[in-house]
Amino acid sequence: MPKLGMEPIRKEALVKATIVEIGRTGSLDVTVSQIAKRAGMSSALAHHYFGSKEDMFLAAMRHIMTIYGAEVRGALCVAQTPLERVEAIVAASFSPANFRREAVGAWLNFWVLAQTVPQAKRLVAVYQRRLRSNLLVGLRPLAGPQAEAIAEGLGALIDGLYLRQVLRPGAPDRAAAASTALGYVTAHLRAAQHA
Amino acid sequence: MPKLGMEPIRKEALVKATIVEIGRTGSLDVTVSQIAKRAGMSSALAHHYFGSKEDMFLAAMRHIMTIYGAEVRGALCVAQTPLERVEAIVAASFSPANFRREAVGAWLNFWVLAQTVPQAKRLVAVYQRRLRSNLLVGLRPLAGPQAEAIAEGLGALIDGLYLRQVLRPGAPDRAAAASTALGYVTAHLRAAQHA
DNA sequence: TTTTTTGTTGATTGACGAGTCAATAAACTT
DNA sequence: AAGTTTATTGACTCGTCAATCAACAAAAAA
Repeated sequence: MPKLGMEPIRKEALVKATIVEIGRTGSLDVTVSQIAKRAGMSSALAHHYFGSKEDMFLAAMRHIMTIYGAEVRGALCVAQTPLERVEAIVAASFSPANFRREAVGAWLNFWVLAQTVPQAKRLVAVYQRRLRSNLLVGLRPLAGPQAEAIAEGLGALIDGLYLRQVLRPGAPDRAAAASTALGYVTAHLRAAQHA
Repeated sequence: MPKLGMEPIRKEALVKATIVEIGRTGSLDVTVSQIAKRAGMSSALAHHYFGSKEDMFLAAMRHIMTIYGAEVRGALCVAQTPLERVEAIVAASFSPANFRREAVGAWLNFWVLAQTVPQAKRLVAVYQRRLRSNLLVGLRPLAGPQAEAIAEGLGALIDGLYLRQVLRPGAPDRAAAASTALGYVTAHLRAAQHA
């Protein structure tokens, strides 16, 4: 029953299934068959659309980063003040879509993947640069020359909160994570003011 | 040429080789043969001393955590003031032994392992609890009721700095990492003072 | 209508790797 | 000296899995 124009549908299903399976098993040791099955097709078809398992992983990474990037842009465009910009980025980082179990679990594994696969490494680098530069736009008016250091630290803190979320049982506590990240910023800003 | 009393020597060699191989390849997809070869023995012997590959991983994790714990204790026992206690913990976290490439790369992979292997999860939990409680001893006199939140954030920040180090090329910048972590603390303390 | 393109899968291949086993040897015990 | 324990490995088993292939079906193009 070959309906035409299946390619994008199949690919999207595979990408989502990849994220789910990686998040579910908590590792990159997922078989193409598992992914394909969850996406409702044979493993052969998965190989037909994506050349290799690695390609599926990379597509899944791009997908997660695309969602993240879109949310950040969306939140940024309603921000009026520099501080609101920073808050917007933090809020997006811990939004329901990004800070959900599967996504966070997958994210950790993509980090591992980046150690071996140059493509994956580049993707993570892109994420880091964008985050950093987005933060700097908001932070420079507030913290001047200290902005760089604060952005660097905040980036690491956000990643660390993701990392820790992976092992925390139960639903992600988005509010707590966001408040920790925001606390970092306000503490630095207030400390700088009274220096 | 069987000399007796080989067991502890072989086991230690295997544990170290495991860490090196995981750090080198950047993943848990290391074969027992690779590990055994690096440790200078046959894979059969590795299986003889450790029942399974998983056991080797767990032993390697314990080894890393043992070193970390020892350094923290060592640094703590010369700390006089609460702030010095916190500084000691941060310094130990980014000491040459702990913040070296292999160890950091291995650490990330152990985190992944913890998602699937309950034993590994327990070990990470132990690390987190100890870190948290060590920090609290120093932070409570300085920050009172805010100590908990600061400890939680600092823990996440340290983990995040590890995470980022994994993908950074070149030698680890221990000073920069330590100063970021310490900056987090001092900013919070100063902000609290002027609140 | 024939041909080509697109969708789809069961079966197969080929490689790799964890764990086992049998065998060998040196050291300790009695 | 005979027996036991410890050290050690090459060869083997057995399972798994990524990737390929041959074949079939339906839509579109010719």
